[in-house]
Amino acid sequence: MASDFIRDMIAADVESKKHNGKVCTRFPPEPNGYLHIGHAKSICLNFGVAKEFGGKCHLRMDDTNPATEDPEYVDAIQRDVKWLGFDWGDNLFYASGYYDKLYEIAERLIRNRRAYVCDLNEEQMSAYRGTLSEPGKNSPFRNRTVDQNLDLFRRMRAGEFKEGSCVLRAKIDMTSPNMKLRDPAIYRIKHAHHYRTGDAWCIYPLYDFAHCLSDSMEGITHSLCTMEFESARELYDWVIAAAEMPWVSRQTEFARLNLTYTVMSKRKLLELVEGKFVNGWDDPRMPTIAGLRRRGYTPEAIFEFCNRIGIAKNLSTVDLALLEFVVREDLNARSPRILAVHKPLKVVIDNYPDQIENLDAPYWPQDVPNEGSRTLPFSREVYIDADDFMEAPPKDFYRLAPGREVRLRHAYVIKCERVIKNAEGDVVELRCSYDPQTRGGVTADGRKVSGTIQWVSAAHALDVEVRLYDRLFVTERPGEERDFKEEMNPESLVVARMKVEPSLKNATANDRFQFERVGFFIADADSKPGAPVFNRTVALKDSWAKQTAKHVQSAPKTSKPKIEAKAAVATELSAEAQALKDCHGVSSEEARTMAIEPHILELFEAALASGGVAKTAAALVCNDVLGEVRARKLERAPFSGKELADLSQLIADGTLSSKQGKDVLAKMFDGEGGPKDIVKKLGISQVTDVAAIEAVVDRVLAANVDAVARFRAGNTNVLGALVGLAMKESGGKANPKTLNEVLRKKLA
RNA sequence: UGGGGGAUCGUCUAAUGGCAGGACGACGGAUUCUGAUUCCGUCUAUCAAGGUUCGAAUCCUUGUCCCCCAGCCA
Repeated sequence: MASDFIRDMIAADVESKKHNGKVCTRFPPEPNGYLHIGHAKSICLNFGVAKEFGGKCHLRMDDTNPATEDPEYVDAIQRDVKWLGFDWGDNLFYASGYYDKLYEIAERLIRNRRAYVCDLNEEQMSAYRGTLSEPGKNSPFRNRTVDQNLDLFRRMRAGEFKEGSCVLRAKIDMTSPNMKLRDPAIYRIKHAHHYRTGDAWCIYPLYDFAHCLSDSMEGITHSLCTMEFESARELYDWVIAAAEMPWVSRQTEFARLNLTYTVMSKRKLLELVEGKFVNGWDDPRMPTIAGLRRRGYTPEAIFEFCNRIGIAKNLSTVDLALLEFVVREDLNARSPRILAVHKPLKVVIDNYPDQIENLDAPYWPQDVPNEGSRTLPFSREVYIDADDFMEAPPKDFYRLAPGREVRLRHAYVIKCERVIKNAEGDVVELRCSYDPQTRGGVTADGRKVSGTIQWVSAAHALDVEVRLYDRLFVTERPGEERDFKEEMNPESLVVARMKVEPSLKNATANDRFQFERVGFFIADADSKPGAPVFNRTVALKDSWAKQTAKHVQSAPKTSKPKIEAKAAVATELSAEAQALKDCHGVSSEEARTMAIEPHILELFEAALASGGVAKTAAALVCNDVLGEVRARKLERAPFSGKELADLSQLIADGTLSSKQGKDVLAKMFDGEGGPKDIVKKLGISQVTDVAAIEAVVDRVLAANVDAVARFRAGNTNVLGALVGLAMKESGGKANPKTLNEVLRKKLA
């Protein structure tokens, strides 16, 4: 099972019986567009963790904006999530289904003086909000009475006011450094028809109000969303608290997916659709689920892709090559092979009798454990691909050339005897001979024929439409330098015709094939009986094409410039830090730390007052105590200066190694008493006796012969690992310095 | 600029003070009736500078760079 920081967190919550160990997630799309591969990441995460932890995942339409939403999208979303293989059971919800409850909560907020109706217009509100660096000002309407607000809000609902004339705002803090908390609007007037609630409402809740409350009402335990909602989390928590919701959901953010050569924002995708740059949301060039489906991607491939990219918080742009890799991997095992010729070149086999042979050809290569075959009609005239012939080939070309042999897949070995050209000098036909002793492609004399190419019988070939899809954009990060629409790939769709073997005649929509040596294809819904149309899902890897392309041009890969290290600025100490340095004799770093963290300084001074060893105590307090305090999200260390002083003495007098000192410190944070008690209780002591340490080292060396070999081979880092092992072997008691010396001596 | 988040091979992602690992990619080789698949090998990384430590990607300090927030969108 995949592991990531979210799953780790949920596992810890389950372990600690938070929410009684239950897990309930949700996937909350707004039905204002189609789902894309970025949503697939979220879907796989939300439904995935629910399944892994025995919980549920709800599907919720986050429909709070009647202006942009449409039932077509609701249907498409459900279709896509289902197709991806996920099941929400009875748990299909709509934010619009909570409008009554949300309204009640809004009134509750008003009654609790946590919300007010504000008549500022948009421009004024923006001005009052302040900027990133300046605090906002309170709205003149902020102090309306509860009765006034209730009256106004009810009249908003009753439709007495024009759109934009007023909003309901949360009353939080106009000076908050978090812009989201500067009295955000939570209800606005929209005299719009809603696709589900019709004209029942003319006020609609905003995301920050509706989303967290929906989560809470549904009993969502973990509300997983993307990083851009990070600063909204404080508001999320505020609303749940202010509304006095009995169920507290927790929001956690992860990085959204970006893909190279792709745009992912709904706005841009909508622009592509509405501007007719593509043929709708399910255009196979679109990164939408519907587009990928039509392109021939499988849900399994998409799921695998989502597993491989992982979940983290880094801003990330995944290489499109990975998506292509997973779909090839999946399709390789499930696509029967057929023969198709893209650029037909006529081949006449002069010594072949005027007859038709039906050859049996397996659908699958040796390494795919599937069975089945079809018959391939073979005749005197066949087509091969023009790229499989070269009149003057380089020596590493092992297809057809004058006087050379090549194998026709599943058929015969042929030899090129003559090249026929037209008046312009173009090759228009090849005259070949065949070796009758090679039926089925097997040479009777065992001679090697290195090239094998695909072909179709001229008289039997089916002429079909193929749609050759390629990446939609020519730049890795469309839109970074100029408008993304200027970076579209003019060859993202090439409609062409191919000669394919006759067995494809009855292919129907969604049948998948590998056209050998060409690519993976899927029959499109536009297929007609007897006239299938194929979409190319992805081309096969082609190392020959790559090799030949290299001769032509070697495009230097532009890598992003490494961040230049600027010369370290010799930062001066603040007056306070300088004073500390002078009076306590601590180092500059320590002085700086103490000047910033008063509780650290306080602890240090208290330790000194109790007879602590200055140097040791300072290092302890600045490097380790501070780290622990932060890691445990504490205000200050949970022990006294006296206890720290004791610890510093134990370390300074050699009773404890500094490593042991840190272990004891951790125990002090765990509330296991003072250092002396801990040392006594746990029997911690330091072994400095060289003979004893040598014995330990010998044991470790004997037990880790391979590691020793790696060290001798030059991997000096192994030394650290061996020290670690030996430390463990000694029960953590060996003096690390001595141990290190002994180990070095033994290994030398 | 106030606040929040992030920085590990070209890309994505592991490593909770002890051998920087995996995948994609790139490059090379073997096998092959698909120049595919498969297999093998090679390549490349801890943002910087200090500090603590026997030992730091990880703890501390100071910097640098990137992203998000100023919708009555979500």
